[in-house]
Amino acid sequence: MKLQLQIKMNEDLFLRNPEHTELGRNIIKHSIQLIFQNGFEAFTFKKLAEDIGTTEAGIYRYFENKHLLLIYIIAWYWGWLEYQISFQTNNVTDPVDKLKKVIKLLATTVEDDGKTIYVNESLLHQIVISEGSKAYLTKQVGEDNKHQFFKPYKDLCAVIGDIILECNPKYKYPRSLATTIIEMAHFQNFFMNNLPSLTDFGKNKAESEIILFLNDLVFSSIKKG
Amino acid sequence: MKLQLQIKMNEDLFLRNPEHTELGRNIIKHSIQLIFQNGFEAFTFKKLAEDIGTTEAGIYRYFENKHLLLIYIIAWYWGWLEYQISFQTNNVTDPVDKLKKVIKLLATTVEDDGKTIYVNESLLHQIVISEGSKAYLTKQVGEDNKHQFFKPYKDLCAVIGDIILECNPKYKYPRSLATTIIEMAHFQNFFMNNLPSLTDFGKNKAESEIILFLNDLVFSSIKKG
DNA sequence: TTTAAAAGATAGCATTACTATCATAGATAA
DNA sequence: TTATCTATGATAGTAATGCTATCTTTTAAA
Repeated sequence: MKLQLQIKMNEDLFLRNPEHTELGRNIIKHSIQLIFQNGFEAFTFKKLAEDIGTTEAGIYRYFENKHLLLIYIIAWYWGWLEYQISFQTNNVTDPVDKLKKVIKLLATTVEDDGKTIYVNESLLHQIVISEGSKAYLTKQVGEDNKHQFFKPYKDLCAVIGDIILECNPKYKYPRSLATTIIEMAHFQNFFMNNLPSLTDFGKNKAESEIILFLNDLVFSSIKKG
Repeated sequence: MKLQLQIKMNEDLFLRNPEHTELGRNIIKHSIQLIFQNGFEAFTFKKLAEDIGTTEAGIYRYFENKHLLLIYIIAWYWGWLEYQISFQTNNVTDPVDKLKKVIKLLATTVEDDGKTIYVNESLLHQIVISEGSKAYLTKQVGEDNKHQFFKPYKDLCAVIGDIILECNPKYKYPRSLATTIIEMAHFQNFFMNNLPSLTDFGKNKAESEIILFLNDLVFSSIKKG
């Protein structure tokens, strides 16, 4: 039996549910490819339509604009990652081990596991690194937040915050440390590959070193005493 | 005698030096105001021209496009901040005190000190928080980096990294910790004000708490042993 | 006083970001 | 079976954006 993962998405993000139709799934699939290749700024619904072999108007029937489409795929990623975390930390009792696992998941390039046919998680991970913060670094962040568009990110942050508290119930900044881990897992990766002198990983360009850095940062902060 | 601060800017950033003419200084001044008000996405050279009372073509004589203008004002900020740091940590001998001063400078809303007539540092600080990472989170980051556009950020990172090494010469990740301090000083501020559940500062929304968090994070990481 | 540089005025053009309308193919329900 | 509903396709159009070009006028330096 082939398992297929379904992420429950916020209905306000789209006009028509892209998961329900062939065209919809193509929109997700090809937008991930195009944003990965050309970046979000150069990405347009016209180019996407051409890539799919449909018309611009066709895309607009699913998404109001490219910003909402970006939020959609980023939110999908956070949902997917939270699932990965709950799956991979299942049966792990030591919260320190759990947190290490989380850091590793955040900082490691994922492989496309084929469990989601129209989403390439590997490309999506790269998009989250380079374009992820553009989802909320806007003037509409307040409006978007009212629609709960960032709930998957917040949920993930809460999950990680709780693991941090399991490690040390007296630690005072579990949420902020959680966002620090998430953002730095991505920024250190971006810097390592694009502006290496901003990091200490320019020589080897190895994700494993980012993990060591984050482990050091996190566990010196939360250790009791 | 009135002191006036001059930041040496990379000549590749502009076609005509905006500091040398009235129109040029107006471009800087009004673009800071407009980007602050409406965000970088909604900012156009047309609107800027109208705001100043000149024409679109006039702006294009100074800056090739709005992305280079953004890099310009962000780079200006980093240059200005490095000056503030060297000024305010002058005569401070204890590297721990120095680093605390740096964290405070990064995380505190600056006041417009009037030393730079056409730059409002207070607005600029807000822009760096909301728009700063858009300067490098692009597909052209490699090209822009070849032009040394991010040198001011790198220099700042190196300065902070050196202070970290003064605190503990054996600490292994001075650069990455420096970028973590810089980015988190801004991201925690943005989150606190816009997506507060991502932080532990939602209740009071006080910058002082961000400083406490960063101090805790940094000094538990670099303390010897 | 001449001359060069900067700014103003205006035009134009390709692309972007949409909205609207009408036709058609396939599935579904009466 | 026929009616009808839904998704898609095809096409058009429009305002705004992101430029480039040219020509004239003002300002400032030699």
